[in-house]
Amino acid sequence: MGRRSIHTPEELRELIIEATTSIVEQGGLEGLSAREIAKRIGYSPGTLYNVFENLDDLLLIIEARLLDDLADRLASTDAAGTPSDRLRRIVGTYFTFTQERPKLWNLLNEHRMPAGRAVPEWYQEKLDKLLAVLEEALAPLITASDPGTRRRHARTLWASVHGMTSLSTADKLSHVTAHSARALLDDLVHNYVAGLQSAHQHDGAPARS
Amino acid sequence: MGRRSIHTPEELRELIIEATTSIVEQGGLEGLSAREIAKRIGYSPGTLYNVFENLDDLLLIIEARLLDDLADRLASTDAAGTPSDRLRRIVGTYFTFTQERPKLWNLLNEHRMPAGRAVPEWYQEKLDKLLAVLEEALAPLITASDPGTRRRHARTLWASVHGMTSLSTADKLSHVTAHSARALLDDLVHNYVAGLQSAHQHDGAPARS
DNA sequence: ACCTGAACACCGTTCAAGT
DNA sequence: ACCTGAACACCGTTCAAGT
Repeated sequence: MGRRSIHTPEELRELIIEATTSIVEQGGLEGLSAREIAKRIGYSPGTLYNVFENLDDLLLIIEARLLDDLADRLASTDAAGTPSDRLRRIVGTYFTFTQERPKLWNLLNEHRMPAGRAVPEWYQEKLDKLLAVLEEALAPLITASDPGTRRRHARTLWASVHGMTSLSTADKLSHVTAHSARALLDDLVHNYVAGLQSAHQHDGAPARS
Repeated sequence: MGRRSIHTPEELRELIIEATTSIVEQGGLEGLSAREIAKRIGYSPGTLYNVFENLDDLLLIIEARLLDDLADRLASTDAAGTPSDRLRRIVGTYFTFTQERPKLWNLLNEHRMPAGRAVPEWYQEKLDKLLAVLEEALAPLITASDPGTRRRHARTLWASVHGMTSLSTADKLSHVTAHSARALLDDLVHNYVAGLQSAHQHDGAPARS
């Protein structure tokens, strides 16, 4: 049929992103297809491939927006109270964010790059920014440690928290316990931080056996 | 063509399970298809549906075997040393098991029941058995706590450990840190246990703010 | 230049037909 | 009774053809 130009390239791009986000939010990755996106925006499937390389790249952009939004939310978390209070509030914000649109958040778990295609650098940078917020909040709680140890603790905490929220949004926690994911998360952070602060250790490094 | 009966129903069932396991082990869930299974065992795709309800049920059986195997391994872990040593050894065994066939283990993360179909009861029981091993190892480390608190701690620990290993087998940890998953896991268990044992708390319950 | 829609090479699952 | 394989309703992606 040829040129329509009802939308500018930028509008079209945004239309696609919004439609895709909405589909995943409602039905998860399994509810998504190129044909379904096309139907919702009133274009043919082929048009998607004028705007994006493929579905993986489109999804990566949506994931990146999620990471950005979450990082913003974490960064603007109330800084009042003790360092321990602040960290717990940040983790709570992290959790709340994931629960607002669980199926959309779960995209980060469900979606994998096809074999051979690596995650782009700008994506990893966004992940690093997220980690940095946690690391900053964690810093006051780690006594006399070198930057390397602090980095490791931040990553341990992130991986635990992220792994647990992933289990929750993938709905694989309810099979195992009646406790809310939030209760387990609070338990985790509370005890991990208490462990970091306990007098029996010098720098929080585990004793390898 | 009709009846061949080269294999007994039990043999055929086992053939299918083995072929499927091998495919997932090599290429993950994305490398799997009913047609590929059929090709490997020398039957037509339709035959799979004489033996299993559908691919989801077949995968569930493979996941259940993984859970059983892991539970056996954990249960037979050396009981020597302090309770804390023992727990760390058990978590180490858990981790090692997942890393032996990471793509196969990752099936537990990638595979979801289709909307509406619930996970069967016998599957949840196998998960519970796994949790029970952790809970038993954790028990000596929790001072003066009611069974409910012990249960929650076991589930917190499991969800953290499982979530972290999932991140690792999904290859989403390497984007974030050069630390080995094993190092983060040791860090987590060390500090979580130290937190549980720290004198500042009565029963390990987090202070809700 | 932009968009379409048929085409290609795949899916999971079903079921009439064959032995 | 057991198994086949064509058929159905889907996929992601490409690209010649149309305006």
